[in-house]
Amino acid sequence: MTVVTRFAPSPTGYLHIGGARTALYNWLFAKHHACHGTGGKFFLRIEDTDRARSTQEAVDAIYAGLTWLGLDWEGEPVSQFARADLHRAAAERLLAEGKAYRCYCSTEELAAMREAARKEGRQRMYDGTWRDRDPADAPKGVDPVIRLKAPLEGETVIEDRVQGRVTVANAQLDDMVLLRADGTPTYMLAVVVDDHDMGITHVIRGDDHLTNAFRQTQLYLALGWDAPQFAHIPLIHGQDGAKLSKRHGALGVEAYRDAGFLPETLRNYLLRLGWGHGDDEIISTDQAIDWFGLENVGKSAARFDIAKLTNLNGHYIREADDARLVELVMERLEAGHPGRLAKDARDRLFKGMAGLKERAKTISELSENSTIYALQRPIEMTEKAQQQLGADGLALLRGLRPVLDAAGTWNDEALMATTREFAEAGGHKLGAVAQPVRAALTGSTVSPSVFEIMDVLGREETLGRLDDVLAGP
RNA sequence: GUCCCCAUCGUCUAGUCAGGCCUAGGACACGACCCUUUCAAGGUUGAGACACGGGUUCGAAUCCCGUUGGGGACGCCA
Repeated sequence: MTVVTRFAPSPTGYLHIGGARTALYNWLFAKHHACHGTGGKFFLRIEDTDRARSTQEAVDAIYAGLTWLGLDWEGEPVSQFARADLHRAAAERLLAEGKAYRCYCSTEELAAMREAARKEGRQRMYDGTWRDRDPADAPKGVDPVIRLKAPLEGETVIEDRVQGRVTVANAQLDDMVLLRADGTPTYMLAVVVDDHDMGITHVIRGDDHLTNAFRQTQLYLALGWDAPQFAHIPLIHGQDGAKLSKRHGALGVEAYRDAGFLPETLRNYLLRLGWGHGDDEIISTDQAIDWFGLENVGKSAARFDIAKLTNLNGHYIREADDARLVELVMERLEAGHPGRLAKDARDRLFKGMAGLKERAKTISELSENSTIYALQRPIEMTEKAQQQLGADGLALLRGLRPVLDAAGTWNDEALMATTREFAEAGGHKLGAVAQPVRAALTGSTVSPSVFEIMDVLGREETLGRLDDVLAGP
């Protein structure tokens, strides 16, 4: 049997981190089955039935977020709103079959019922006023909603692929609204009709939908359809242990991109947040597709840990292709230092990237560190760097300058040998010379190897920077 | 409040379904040391958890019950 999954966000904002993980799991599950013979498809459906809150910007942000994350979907995204007629038809059918009824309660009456229910410690809010009442009693001029005639007794059971068997007494569930007074379908109806029509076999979504699954199960039953397999994955919590949501600390994926995280980092991190495969931590996407399964999804919520994400990102930066990193860095540098980039910034970055990427955990940090190559002279000095350039430091640089000027081969190894020789001749350790050089060359006390830097910068630029310092303020 | 779910180091987790291989393993973060031209990376190492209480059993992190704690859901939102 072909596995069909979907990601169904409502376009009321960016694609947040929890949604991204839900999308990832659905995508992975479909890909896994596609790669293991049985077939798998992953669809995207935009749940835009709430016209007041849905925006095209949000839809675009969702596309952009998924695309950046590298999660591709089958065909055109489905607009739930565009299918409203089908949803309505399903409700009408239930009405005709006597499985649903019109309810004329006003919002005030409903509010009173809600209050009474809570006061009495009941979960069921709607009291079924119109369930068996004669439609002839209907007040004039009131547009009714259509409610499902849900079972009053017994229990509804879902065999959740993650949570196991979950049971609730039907007495807890009231008659849900299927069609609003204005004739538009509710989420509950739309989801069921759409998932059925789209042939969804596995509904993988956040644990916050677990109670919805009960109602949806009742709806599937009433409509005479088989319910899909449900898999409710635990929520992601913030540092405070509460559900991460758009209103509560969840950032959009683009915020992580802007902060300098790589998409493969997010994929790996999000995968591991709530899913495990033995002691494996670094898991490529191909490996994830091969391994992913619902059996290994944990049952408890997980906290989002930016430190671990950052560490993982460092790993993926080190692994990333230099040319790709150069482009990512150049983009930021051009935006952050307009008009101040050196002519051969790109070439230098490419040459120095191997040393640079070893030391950065985010693209932002990498860009920051890249300025030692990318920016024109004269360079800015940090206070600590300035301290390296006291009388002693400058004296060493003054001595080293002609030695470098006369150096034969201008490369990493040769320059180190030359400098070491110079240092030892003066009774210094290499580090004693290297630090002032670093300060002069980079304006910082922290950088890649100074000899690598000289190599990347070339003789002319290196000597130029030394001269800038030697010339004094 | 009612219903539902969850519970292993600070965090993410392995182990739980098929009880002994667990004096509980890995990763991040933290401490120390090594490497070293700085910083990273890397290596070695330290500290650090089965929420509690009862059962069942020769034996329980693993099974059962309860307690506590945490979370989620209770809309003519999705």
